[in-house]
Amino acid sequence: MQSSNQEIANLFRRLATLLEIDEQNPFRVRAYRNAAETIEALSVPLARLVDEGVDLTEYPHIGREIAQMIATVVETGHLPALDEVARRVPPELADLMDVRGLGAKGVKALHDHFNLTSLDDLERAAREGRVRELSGFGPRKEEALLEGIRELRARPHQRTRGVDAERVAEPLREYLTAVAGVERVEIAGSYRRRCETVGDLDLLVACSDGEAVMAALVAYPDIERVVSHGATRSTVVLAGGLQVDVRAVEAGSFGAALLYFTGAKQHNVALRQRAVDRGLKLNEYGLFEGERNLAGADEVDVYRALDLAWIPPELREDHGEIDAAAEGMLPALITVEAVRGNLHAHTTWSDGKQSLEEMVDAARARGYEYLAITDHGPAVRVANGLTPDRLRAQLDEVAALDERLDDITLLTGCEVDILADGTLDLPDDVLARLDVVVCSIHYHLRQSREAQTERVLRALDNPHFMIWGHPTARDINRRAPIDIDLERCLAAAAERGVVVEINAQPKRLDLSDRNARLALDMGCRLSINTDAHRDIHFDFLRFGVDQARRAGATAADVINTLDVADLRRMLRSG
DNA sequence: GCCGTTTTCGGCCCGACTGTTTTCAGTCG
Repeated sequence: MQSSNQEIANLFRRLATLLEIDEQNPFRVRAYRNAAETIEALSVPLARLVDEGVDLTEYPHIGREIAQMIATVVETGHLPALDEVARRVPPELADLMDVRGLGAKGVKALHDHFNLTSLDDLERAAREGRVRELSGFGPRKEEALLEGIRELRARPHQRTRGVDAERVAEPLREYLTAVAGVERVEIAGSYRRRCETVGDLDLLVACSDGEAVMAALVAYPDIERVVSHGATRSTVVLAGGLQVDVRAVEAGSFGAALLYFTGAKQHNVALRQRAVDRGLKLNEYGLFEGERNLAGADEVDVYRALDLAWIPPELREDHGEIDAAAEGMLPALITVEAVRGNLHAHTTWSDGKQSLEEMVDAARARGYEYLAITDHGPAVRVANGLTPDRLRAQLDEVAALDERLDDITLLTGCEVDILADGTLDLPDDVLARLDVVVCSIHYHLRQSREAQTERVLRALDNPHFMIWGHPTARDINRRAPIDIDLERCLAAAAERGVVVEINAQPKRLDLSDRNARLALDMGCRLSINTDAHRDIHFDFLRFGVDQARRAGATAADVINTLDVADLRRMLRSG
């Protein structure tokens, strides 16, 4: 069994943590963490890169040594350095670092004095009041650790989906905006970078009186507990468990602070290094030459002072965007406004919650130039999938409705099921009549990688296969993606002119940002679709656009930006 | 351990808050 990139990254993270507890060179520790970040962000399996003899040191934060270590992991499944440090440091100690307020120093001290290795051991020692005896610890710390353990047990670290984060973030933003003296509030962090999930929320407030803002924050009704409360920075946990960090700055520093709190961390580190290279210093208050503040009120000015174009938050991951900004080569990212229509939507003909007419009205209200009606094929029985006869009946209704409307073009279609053996659940003569054929996997999600790959490759051979719907069938936080050789399938899709979907349902976001990047690299075109099952689902479009932007997609990469004539031509020619 | 428009050594982002201290280390982001 070959290790996935994620598994390899986790090995390096664990190695870093154990070395940190073992008080090894902190820069070496950081080097392993940096390498883990790089590995996680790769869209191509390391196993394949190693097999093909690709020079891994071309990637950032991977040098000769780590490249060799990666090769060893790929070949043996083991990281010898990890086995080696595990002889000195019990590997279970790494888990203790997940307790809020406990870092490497604390873990080492606790282990050295009490010989404890588990969460249970720690809890017992704290309850018995023994932890406070330790130098550097005290009663408050002891209580905080017990609270941290409770928190960890209650909520095993799961990230919050962007759409769910929005529901709590926007009301809080409004609340803080209403505080006297507040000029501006932005939600920064991974939320602003439009990541599919967020670990916490970072709110930035421009104001003259930070203490007033912090006082208002801790009085917010929806708070479960206050973790820290300072004059310019506080951390709270909202009911429901989402952590919120709020930072107050003066307007003159807002841009620099927004830059800093938007991240990603690696992007910040790279920017700060760029500042240092120019004899400057970048922090959340501004870009400084000695005492002189060169830029700070506006993000654009900070980037410009570093000889960079402003970088959209979605690209700030230290994946080459800084070099691109320096060379004026940043992509013109696709926008919601550029999307003219939707090619995947359901009605009450199958499992949609609203009628054909209602869905069409909703699309018109949103200014779509075209809408494809793609109810399920017969295999999806629970969704009342369409038999060939029912589909033919629907085609007549869609055509009749289209005839009556002159502000939108209705396209006929179907979301066809890719069956376990790679055949489709409607016959070719029916598919041949449709404007849009979306092909998706809904069942048999646990086939082996080989079987899953063959299944999709076979389906792709069907000449009517136009759009590959939610390709990995994942449900964020609930169902893992199917196991499939995505690269091989995307290559086949590109070859056959099959378009790959970014399904904009917030629980799916499938393809993901990284996989969409891979699809573009393989030469595929994308289609961003809402997969709407009711009218308000059309508003999910922006979540799909977010992921396309994170993938670096331009309008030209996305077929929904075509006008209807070009779209028809493109879909017919394949 | 990585990195390099000051390139094979000598750096490595920077600041706020907390608790334990008595001037600061640890943790976090």
